[in-house]
Amino acid sequence: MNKSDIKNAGLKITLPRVKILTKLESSDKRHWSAEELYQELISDGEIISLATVYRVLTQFEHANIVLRHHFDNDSTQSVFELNNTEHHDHMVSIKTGKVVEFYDEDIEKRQKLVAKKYKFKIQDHSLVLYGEFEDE
Amino acid sequence: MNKSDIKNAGLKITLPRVKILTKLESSDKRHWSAEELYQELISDGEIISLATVYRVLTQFEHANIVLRHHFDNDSTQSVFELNNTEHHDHMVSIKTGKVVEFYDEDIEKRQKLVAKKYKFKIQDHSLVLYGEFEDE
DNA sequence: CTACGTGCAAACGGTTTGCAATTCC
DNA sequence: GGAATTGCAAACCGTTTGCACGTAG
Repeated sequence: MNKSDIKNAGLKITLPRVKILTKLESSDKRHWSAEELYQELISDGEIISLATVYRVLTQFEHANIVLRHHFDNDSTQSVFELNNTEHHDHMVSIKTGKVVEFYDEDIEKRQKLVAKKYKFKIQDHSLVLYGEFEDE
Repeated sequence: MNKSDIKNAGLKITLPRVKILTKLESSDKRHWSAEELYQELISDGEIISLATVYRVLTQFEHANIVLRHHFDNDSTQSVFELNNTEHHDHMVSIKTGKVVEFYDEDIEKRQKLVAKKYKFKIQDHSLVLYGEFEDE
């Protein structure tokens, strides 16, 4: 529920923050670069600066409201997604940039096993498959 | 064997290229940023420019002599590794930056299964575990 | 000899930041 | 009113590039 997330993060409820969070929550698109989000808001007629989009997304990241990914495939941009679903990994089309989320219990389990074997405490992980979908 | 790799890539055998490849082949360290490699060569007394290190590493990447990774954890730098071993994934310490390679047959298999399920043709994948080793 | 490679310094692109003006509570 | 936030433009940092000079074959 929108505004309380912002407040819970210890942040003031400002127009830019509400606009960004609302856009993330209301859009079908789940994966955004800062630039894309900025452009979308601008074309919605909102008045906001790219610097603020970056600042807010970084704050949201620290508050665990969004996740930041690096699909370093085509570009070096960060990609942000609302952190409102179960953990998942990603398949990224190198052709169209399309992103699909997936989850595989076995992969998760095996990762934990590997970590154990190496006496490694996993704090996070990133798994991205790059390729193409048959229908594109 | 060193020089023929360079030649096979359609590249002239120049001093900078030989120095870089030799360093990669002779060092225990397997994962290098361009800057680290540059500094190491400089402190070896070599004369080379950072731009050349970048150019050569990019050429080597295209020739499949090295692999480029993005352990986007601590920084946004590319990390390069000599492509002279079997495929593997990485565990990266968020504390020390230490990188350990691992391979898990099951994870590879499950990735292929997931891809099949989504009618996705995997061309590449990146799996990185971030955390800490017990002994650091 | 000449095509290819290099060093330098300047440009690049995504992101961050200092500062003065504005907004939230 | 005062602390937090914003917009702007400039800085930043890793990487790339144009160009004049150097070097491999």
